[in-house]
Amino acid sequence: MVQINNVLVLALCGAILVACVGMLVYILPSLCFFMPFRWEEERYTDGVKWKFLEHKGPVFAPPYDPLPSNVKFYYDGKHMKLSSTAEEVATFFAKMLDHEYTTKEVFRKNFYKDWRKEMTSEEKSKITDLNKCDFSEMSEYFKAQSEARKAMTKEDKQKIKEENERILQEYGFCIMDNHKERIANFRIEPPGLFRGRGDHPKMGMLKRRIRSEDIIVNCSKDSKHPKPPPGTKWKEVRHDNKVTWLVSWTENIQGSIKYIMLNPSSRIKGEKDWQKYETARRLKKCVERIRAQYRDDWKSKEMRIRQRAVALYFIDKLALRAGNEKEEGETADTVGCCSLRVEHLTLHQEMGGQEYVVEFDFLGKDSIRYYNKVPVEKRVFKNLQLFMEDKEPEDDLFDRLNTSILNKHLQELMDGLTAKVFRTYNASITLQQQLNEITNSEDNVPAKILSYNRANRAVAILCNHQRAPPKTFEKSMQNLQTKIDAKKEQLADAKRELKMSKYLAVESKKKAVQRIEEQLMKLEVQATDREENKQIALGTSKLNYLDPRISIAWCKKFGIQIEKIYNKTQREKFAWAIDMAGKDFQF
DNA sequence: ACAACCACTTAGTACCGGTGCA
DNA sequence: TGCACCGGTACTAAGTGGTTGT
Repeated sequence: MVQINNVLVLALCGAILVACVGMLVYILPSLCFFMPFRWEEERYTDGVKWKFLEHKGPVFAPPYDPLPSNVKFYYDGKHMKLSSTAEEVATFFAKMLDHEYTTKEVFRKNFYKDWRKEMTSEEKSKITDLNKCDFSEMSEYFKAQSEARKAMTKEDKQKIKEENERILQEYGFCIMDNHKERIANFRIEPPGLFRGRGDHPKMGMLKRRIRSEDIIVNCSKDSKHPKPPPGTKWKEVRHDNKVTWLVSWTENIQGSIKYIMLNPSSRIKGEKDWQKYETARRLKKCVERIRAQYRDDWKSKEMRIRQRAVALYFIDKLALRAGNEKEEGETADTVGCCSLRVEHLTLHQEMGGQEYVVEFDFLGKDSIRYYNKVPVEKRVFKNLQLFMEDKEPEDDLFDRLNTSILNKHLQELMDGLTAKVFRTYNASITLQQQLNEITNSEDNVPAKILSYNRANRAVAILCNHQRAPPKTFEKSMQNLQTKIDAKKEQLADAKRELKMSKYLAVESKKKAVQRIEEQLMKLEVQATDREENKQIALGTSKLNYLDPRISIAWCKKFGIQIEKIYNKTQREKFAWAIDMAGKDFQF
């Protein structure tokens, strides 16, 4: 692929017109004949996303491969041959046997119920108790299979790799408006047992196999339409250029729609990403006005206005998510700002020498716990007392508010403003401020990168991006410490030698000491970084919340290679920004 | 007004394969 | 040469927010 730098004039959809910008663009030589420059293409209005779209359709999950006859299932201690359909579902369970959740009541109940639906009537009458089912031979068989896969010869592994590459080349790309673009997820999700996050009421349910007849294909009329597998038909072929997806189907657990879409490196995703940060930068210009407004609204005589103002304060100060309502019993019980309940807050008139402290404790997205003690203004505190008065723990804190009301209000304050823009804005501005504050131009490269990671970490903490500490964390910390100790010893040795050699090769020994000192420093920095990162995930904020131009400008300003901050995939995703941002870019 | 639906972004985790070390 | 480790990636669930229909 050839990379070409140039100026792209983009008029963004609708009424919003954004200024001209430089943008790095990938051009496919083979397609250059038709459309030599991406930036010569017109921008679409009225929600049109493309003019031409051609692709090969999805890759289906491989069909079920029945167990060999020596791998047996036992019911109540006795061998029982299962029908192919029932056997397949049983293997899903067998593959998860080592996981804790196969012991959970809800998981077992849901699985058993759905499994029975797949049984023949004979099987249904025989199998009446999940506890009497013995999947252990199946489980052992799959473990052996995975061992065998690991032990394959280089040649066999190479063959598989080549086959995957072939599939990727055939199905992994599409043509959208004269550009070959990478598809993000061209494989249909295979059948299996649903495992939601946290305490999910539907865990263990059977996620059914997707067939051609479930698939809606979206492509342009004048494209070569993808062919369904022989003997099958698509549910529908449509030509909707107001959407970006290539393929969709309805999933059976929540009844929601799943999509095949393009990779983040694609034009369509990149432009949207850029737009998102431009909206956040527009918020920067008016955020003080909005803050003054909501502070004023804390005093409103209308309860709904006060609630709106306090919620917005939380969203702004704590980077909480909006908090849409959710259907009870359909998903795990998690909340965001607007859906907070009385039970999620504890008010402390005084705590640890601070006045008006609010203690938050709730499960947010992905059932990640949000726990925080925050001193708030007296007015906020008094309002919260008011909102909580005469309510049960399970009552909504903001009973006069929801995300729709809040977003309508925000829309009036700034064009394109919604609750999530505050998260983007606060994340990016925090990175910018932290970098400005803590980067020391005297530092060497590893120390500067430590500063960067610390700035990134401040954002991840703000956004509550947590991770389970890696299973091998303690061990890998220990290993690193061992390395550090060894390096220290080596340094001591080198210093001793330098002292001894008054005349011979002093210069080279000085250099050796210096080199070892540098290595030691690098290791120590690495240890600090890793320790501070134990329970914090940096990836999510880096990928979704931090305007990449901030990081790129920082790299340029301090002479750090961009490769140290962004890996290959990330550089592809942020190609637009890499070209756009000079060393003086400020968010 | 609000519920249902749809499209799209954001999210953590499991897994894989390359790398570097004993 | 085998193995641990780590970064990268695939996967897919879980959010947000707009639109549509009643």
